Amino acid sequence: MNTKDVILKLADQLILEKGFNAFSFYDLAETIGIKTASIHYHFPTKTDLAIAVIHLHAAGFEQVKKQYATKDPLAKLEAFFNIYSRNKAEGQVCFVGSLCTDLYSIDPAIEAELTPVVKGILIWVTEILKEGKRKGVFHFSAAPRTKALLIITNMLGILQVSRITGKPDFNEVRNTILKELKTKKG
Amino acid sequence: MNTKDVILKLADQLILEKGFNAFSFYDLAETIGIKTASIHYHFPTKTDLAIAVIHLHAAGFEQVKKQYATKDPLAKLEAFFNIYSRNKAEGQVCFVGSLCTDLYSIDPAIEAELTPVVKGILIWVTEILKEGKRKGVFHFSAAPRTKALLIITNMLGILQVSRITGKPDFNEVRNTILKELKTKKG
DNA sequence: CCTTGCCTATCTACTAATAGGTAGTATATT
DNA sequence: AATATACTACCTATTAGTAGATAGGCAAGG
Repeated sequence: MNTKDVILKLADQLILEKGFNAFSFYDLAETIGIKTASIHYHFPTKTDLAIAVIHLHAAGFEQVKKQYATKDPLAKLEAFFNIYSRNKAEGQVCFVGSLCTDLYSIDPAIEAELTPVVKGILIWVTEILKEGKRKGVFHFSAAPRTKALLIITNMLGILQVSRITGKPDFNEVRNTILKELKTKKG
Repeated sequence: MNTKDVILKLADQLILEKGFNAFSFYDLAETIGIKTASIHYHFPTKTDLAIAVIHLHAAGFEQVKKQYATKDPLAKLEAFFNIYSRNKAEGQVCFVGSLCTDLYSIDPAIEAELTPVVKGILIWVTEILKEGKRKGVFHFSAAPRTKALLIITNMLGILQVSRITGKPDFNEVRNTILKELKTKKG
């Protein structure tokens, strides 16, 4: 892995663990064992670094989306949840939650990059739910887009809240969402 | 309102708007029209300020809890939601979401104060749901504590996500949660 | 095959601004 | 007089970012 990717991976980790405003180029440089000027060579500004991290996540979601495109809706939704489970295992929140809480304190250029990614995730989950309902494997009464918002905010929120209440709550929430979706109601 | 309360209110506002790591004593001082040293007089450290903000919210929840103690469960839950609606109106996220995303970058003393407050909110919502179910006004199949986690993470999460997707999504989520709770299922 | 020159990546050294925090002093209230 | 509140003046560390030097790799031209 080249230095640029090492910087990117570490920046991502720090954004999800501590938040965008809680780490500096010096933190990155010290951990990697290079100088801050070298980071500026790869990412001229901290904004550039944040945008690269967003693109990294966008690509990650895109890859899972493609990889599961022909699978059944349940497998798709589980693949979606697995992204969050991986974050939980590392003590991280999700990049959407981390950046949205800091949104009004960061460069608008970051928001401009984040917006289409968040909307894309919402569309993806909405489509999974629609497909699941059509095929009779998911049952819910709300509008698919609203149900997607409910599920996404559950995952985003529990990553944060379970830092306080404990990791088992993350799994409890994940399992309950799936159970309720699969349960046929009157 | 005395200076201490002015500082506290502004610090609260900035934590919910920009995040704990995104404002300085200088920002507070400049806005209020005093010197940073004066803030240090009232709140020796930034940690003290954060803890005071947490206590402010704890007192707020406590007050609503008492005020609605004898009301019906639906009124209680609506009062709970109104706290988040007020934040949304100001473009703010909730203090739990804001501080949890920054949790691993801040003084552990802040976490120590935050933990019982978050657990208290969870217990409160759990009790509202239990009472609602017992009285036949709420219908849900999950364990009450889990359902409380789902609802809390919905509110916390949508405050953040709707910064990107738009304010109407906040209301849509709020209304949908209530509608689903009130709907009798097979 | 070797030298010239470009490209990439890193370094040293620096800057101006901002961070949180302290010591000691002045002023206003009670 | 005592107390609460705010001030001036300062400190040390850190912040993001820049300028310019250096070193190695690699390709073209003589």
